[in-house]
Amino acid sequence: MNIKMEMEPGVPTYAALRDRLRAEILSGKLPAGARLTTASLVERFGVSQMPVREALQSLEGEGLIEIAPHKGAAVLPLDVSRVRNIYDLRGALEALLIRLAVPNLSNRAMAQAAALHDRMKAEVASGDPADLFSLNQQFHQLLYRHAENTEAFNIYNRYASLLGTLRETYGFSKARANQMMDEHQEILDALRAQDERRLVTIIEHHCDGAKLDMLALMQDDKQHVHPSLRDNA
Amino acid sequence: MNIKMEMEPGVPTYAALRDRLRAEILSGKLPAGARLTTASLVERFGVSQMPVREALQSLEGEGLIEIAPHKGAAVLPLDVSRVRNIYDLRGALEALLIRLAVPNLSNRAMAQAAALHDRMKAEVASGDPADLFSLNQQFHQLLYRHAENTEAFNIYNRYASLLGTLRETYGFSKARANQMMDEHQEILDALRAQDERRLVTIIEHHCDGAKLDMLALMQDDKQHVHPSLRDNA
DNA sequence: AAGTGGTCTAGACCACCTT
DNA sequence: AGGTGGTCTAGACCACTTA
Repeated sequence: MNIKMEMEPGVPTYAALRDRLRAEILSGKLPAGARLTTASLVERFGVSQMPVREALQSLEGEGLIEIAPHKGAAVLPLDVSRVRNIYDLRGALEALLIRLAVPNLSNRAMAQAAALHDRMKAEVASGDPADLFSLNQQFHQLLYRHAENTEAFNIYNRYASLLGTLRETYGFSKARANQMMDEHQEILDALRAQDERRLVTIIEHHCDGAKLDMLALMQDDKQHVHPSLRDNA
Repeated sequence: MNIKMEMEPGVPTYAALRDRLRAEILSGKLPAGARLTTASLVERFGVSQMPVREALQSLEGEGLIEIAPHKGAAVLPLDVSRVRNIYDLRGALEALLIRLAVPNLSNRAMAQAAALHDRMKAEVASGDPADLFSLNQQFHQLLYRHAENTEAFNIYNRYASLLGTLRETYGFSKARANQMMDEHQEILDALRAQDERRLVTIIEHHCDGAKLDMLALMQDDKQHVHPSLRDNA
């Protein structure tokens, strides 16, 4: 099997490989603990060692696999304790970013945020929140971009997209979606009032809510089987 | 010139190259904006393209250079605004880590932290704080390790070591060293009392103090010349 | 001492930016 | 179209782990 048969031109082999492996990990096809040896990947995808190595290093940077020197790569578990860690990390970053953003937010940015909020409310009310996940990401990114702290913003984005993929798998609980809307409204109000202290309190509460909802969804998954592999999936 | 002539066995070429380039960037020999073309590095160090590419990617991951697709790599400025960003980021991480660490700290860990604190006080009192920088790093790492949040801890370490290198260049101001000792004492007291709220307040103040001291040292450097290149260096 | 994993070279080729 | 930068291959060699 040669991965290049199905490659669009312009996409480097290592990127195609990375995306492919990432999808397999997040879908559960490659479960936690699965070993990824260079040799097997070289054979499986019909490429040489270098692009395989680069793809693996990239996935290690994303936190999806772990490369132990002279032992090879293995898929990391995305279990409850790691998910909690990542939510805590993201929460700390969000508290910083929103605080730094306050003085930089323009009226135009505020209007855009309010517009996104309205679209989300409409979706939740309609009972079909198909884009809720994407809109929510846009909402937070829009605000945090104004913090003008590239370092923190980049790290936030890396982990937000990891958690985003989890969300796409598990979805939002109905209660959480409603609560989210209320909290977004509070965030917008506090931003207008430029009330930093309240803002940090709200954001921390917002992040904790997201964390607890996700952890509950994961715990409820009593069969300990990845959602994509369940019968009703 | 071949870098391998001066390489200890067991150290891969890309690692030697990475370390060498990092040192040149941080020492100011490669100033902000300097372009690092693969071709010139291949020629200069007598190696092939692959290790050069890996070294550059690694430095990009550390935030020292920027690789623009099809335009090549360039040294990023480590200027006042970026340093401020990184201090803010590190501060947010420290607040999180200390909060998470509180319930996990053992008596043994507390004793070790207190011992490090005593050694630092002795150094500052003696007027020759040669190891202050390293002891300070050990002090904070010891505490934050107990947060048991690998993700946050790793990112903290990455940026702490970058700022550490800056500190090695600029040193501590005398006033800052004394203030640091007082703040460490407060941290130890609050840890013993398991007073989370106070702890976060102190840590934030501690990080802000470090940031302001460093920014002042950088601003004072009126000639806008890297310290290592000054006459009196 | 195998066996596995990690890295390097040399040359070729492809993709994108600049004229 | 030319130049630069980016990537791939194939094969070789080195280093570490395991038995």
